[in-house]
Amino acid sequence: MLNKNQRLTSHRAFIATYRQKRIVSDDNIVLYGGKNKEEQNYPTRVGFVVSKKIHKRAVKRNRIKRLLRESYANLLKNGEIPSSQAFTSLIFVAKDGSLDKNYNEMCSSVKNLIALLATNYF
RNA sequence: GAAAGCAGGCUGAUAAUCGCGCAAGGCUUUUUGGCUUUGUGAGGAAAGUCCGGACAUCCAAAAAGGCAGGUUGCUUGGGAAAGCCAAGUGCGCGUGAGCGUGAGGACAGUGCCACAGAAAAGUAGAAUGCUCGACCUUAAGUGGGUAUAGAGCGAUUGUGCAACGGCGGGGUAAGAGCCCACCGCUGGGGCCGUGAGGCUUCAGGCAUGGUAAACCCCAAUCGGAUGCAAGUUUGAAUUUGCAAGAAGAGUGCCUUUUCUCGUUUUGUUUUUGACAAAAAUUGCAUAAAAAAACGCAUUAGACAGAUGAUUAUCUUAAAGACAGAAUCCGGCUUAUUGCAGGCUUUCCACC
RNA sequence: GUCCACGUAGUUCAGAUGGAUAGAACGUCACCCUCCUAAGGUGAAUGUCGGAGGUUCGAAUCCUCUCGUGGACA
Repeated sequence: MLNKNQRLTSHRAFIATYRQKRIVSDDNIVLYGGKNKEEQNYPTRVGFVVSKKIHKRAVKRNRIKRLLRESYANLLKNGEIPSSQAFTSLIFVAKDGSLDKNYNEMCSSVKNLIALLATNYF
């Protein structure tokens, strides 16, 4: 679904995005936004981060990551978050609260945070 | 019927809908790509990283001996090897089926054993004591007292985890392996067993407290270090600084043997050679320096890192729990759900 | 992923080769001092030594397993 052009793949890209310090969050997720796009002919790149601090076991962390990835992908496909395409990059970092959430709760979190980011920094 | 023990086994399958990684093919596109078909896609522990290997690089290369160091520690067999497995022996636990077991050596040596206690290991010591003897008393060596200067004793009391074989009898002034039986211990013989060891017999007369997961001794065994973030190739053409530079160096150290390396030019000097200078070389550090491929997969396999969700049916005894491959194997350990069946033991009830 | 270190009062640390009351400083609490607070003085409380098992007469210390925390390597 998300091909290589739409993902952040290098350590440098992550650092560059963090440095913009455009941060919004709720109980489940922290969202970092990158620079605003100057042209619209390349896609927004996204990274998903679930650290070992959230949970020790890889199974739980993988589940959160899948939920995040699928939420973003489906929302993008259905055209519910067009404002996300204004940024060159996005990073979703999971928090403790996301451990026992289901797909719908994740979706609404992602949607609200993107909207919030767009109103604050666009 | 109840409570236990043991050895194993499994930890889904099919279909539908949505969705993901990899490989091959097809269509499409200016390219990164997009669409589509087919195939394939986590575990019994994938985990911890506790052992053993494979593999890779470095220590310039190899062999023998010694020293130091590490590891292991009942026997036999299996195994590439292992802090591995199986069967046994001894010891301990359990009514039992069974379970556990780091299980060489404490007469090679050294250390330690707090407090308490007379004394903590030396053929020791005399606190509480026992007996004899002395003196006083008494008809009496009858019972008792006094003194603690004598002799004998290691039984009793007390301390402690532990007190110098245990228990009983004889013996004695009181006692003591002083003597005896049994048990233990030490040494020798016989039989059985591949062996650890078992059974038995004779002798000794007790010497040898505990601790080696204290140092250590003995036996066996081991080149060392670093771990795929190892390492190889491309990038790659090079820059600067320091050190070495004919003395020796070379797998932790030593010895022996073989072997390897130990530069070139110019000037001075009588050749070998020596000295001086320069360059090159080697080692270390540093900049360029970001990155890519291989390593890396023949039935998973990437490089921000793929397996999930819902519903139904089925096998039904159950479909829960613990949990997700990152170079690859063999073990060990730890986490954990639901099971039914098999074999065995003990107790209770009935026939 | 691979390889290493470290866990002791609320906090920062001692406790070297096993011996019983596990100490110190800061902090906390109470009292004194002061009109009150701070400072100062006096006293007190506080630990299954990360957890489990073993060796030993005896374990914070020795051995094994485990849990947690931190670090190095591109």
